[in-house]
Amino acid sequence: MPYPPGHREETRRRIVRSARNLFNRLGFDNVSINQIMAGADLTRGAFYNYFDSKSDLYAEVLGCFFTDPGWNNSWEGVHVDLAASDVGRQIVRAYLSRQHLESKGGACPMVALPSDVARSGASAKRAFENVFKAMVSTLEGGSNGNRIPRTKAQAIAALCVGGMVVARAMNDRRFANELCNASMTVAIRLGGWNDRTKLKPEKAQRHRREQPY
Amino acid sequence: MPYPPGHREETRRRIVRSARNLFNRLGFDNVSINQIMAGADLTRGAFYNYFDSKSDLYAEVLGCFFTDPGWNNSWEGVHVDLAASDVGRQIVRAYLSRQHLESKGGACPMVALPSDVARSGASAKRAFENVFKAMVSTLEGGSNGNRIPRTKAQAIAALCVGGMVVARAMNDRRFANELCNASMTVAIRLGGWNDRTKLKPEKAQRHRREQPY
DNA sequence: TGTACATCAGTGAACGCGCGTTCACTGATGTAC
DNA sequence: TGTACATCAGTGAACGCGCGTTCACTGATGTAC
Repeated sequence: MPYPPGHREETRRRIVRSARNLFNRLGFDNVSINQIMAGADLTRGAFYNYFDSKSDLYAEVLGCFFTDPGWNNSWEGVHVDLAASDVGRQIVRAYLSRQHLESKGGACPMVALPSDVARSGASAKRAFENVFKAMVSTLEGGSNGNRIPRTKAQAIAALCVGGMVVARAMNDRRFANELCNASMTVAIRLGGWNDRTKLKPEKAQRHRREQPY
Repeated sequence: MPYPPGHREETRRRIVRSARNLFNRLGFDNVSINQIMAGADLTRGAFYNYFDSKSDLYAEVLGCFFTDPGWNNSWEGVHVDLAASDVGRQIVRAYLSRQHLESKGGACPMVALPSDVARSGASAKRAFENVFKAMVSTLEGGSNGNRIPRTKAQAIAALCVGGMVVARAMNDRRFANELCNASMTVAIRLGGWNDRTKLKPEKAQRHRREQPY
């Protein structure tokens, strides 16, 4: 067997990673095989050693597109500790951060390609859906007293994704920033994660949180 | 002068309208001149009687893309009365309605193409921005006592757009519906537009509305 | 240890197709008389 | 009123380019001896 073991798998992974990056930056329909292969330091001919066709690559990439790096990762230094007790607050702040807003090509895929996914097939939609569901689950919180109702968690997630999607589709940077901050404020308030130093009535807070909504 | 007066303008409008429709359904980058002209009942050659190039058309369409029919219009029968006293509530209900969720190709452009706009130039972003700002203004309400704070209005708008964008990118119709309903419930509550038959404390409601947030 | 060989990852020229664009032509219309 | 004409909206063949795909070839590597 020529070439060290694992070489083929490593190359294949490089191609998929390159495709992922390009999809995230340019959309599903604006990426050529040439670009993908160049991004993997290869020439176009090699592509067909790994995939039968471009749509085969699409299928494979879309299946795992949203799972690998996503909302639970970091954007240029913003990091979320999924084990922390205030995960919800951390997620909201990271998601609607200025870093995420300004990051070129490094946005969460749910933000970078929602309309592309809406136009795609079931596989891409399923992948998208799973990440969003995971985000909602995390926002709902652990099994301790910090849980918030499902309805609220869904709305907070929609507000995070929506706020960032809209902000990144605007030209006016001041307004985009304002929108992120507004979404953040409201989301944190909805989750009952307000800064404790600012607001006294922790009990009222907690009480409202327990309401069925 | 051959051909009746206005003929040229009418044809040009037909081309732009066809382009708009196709962009909304397929995205900015998946529409050919052939398709656009066929949608206007013409053949491709005529295109260059009206536009110098495809990017010229893009520029023109994107400039007014979001202004003509938008969130303030109807999706398959859902209509919003902008003069009504409960506009905010009506907008939220129309925006997150099942009709809007299920409408194929008839979604609000802010929902149909946000990630495409994010990848586009300043002109498209400015157009997007203007519709979003108009939506926020309307949600803020008139000059009477029904006004809500700007921050809240922004978040409600982001929640409407975000909820629908995410819902339409998912495969699981039950979850998509649940998300729309959750977003609607929370948005209406945020705006203080709860169904009065359900909730008594109208005053507390109004009081909370007046808070600086 | 060194050499010949088999394997197969990677190359890049070539092909066909679709798309943006051009252009010579057609034909429908309003006007002149 | 009817006919000839000028105008110009619309047609569709043709061109070139980029892209997906194919394929004969190259060359780097591990193995056999």
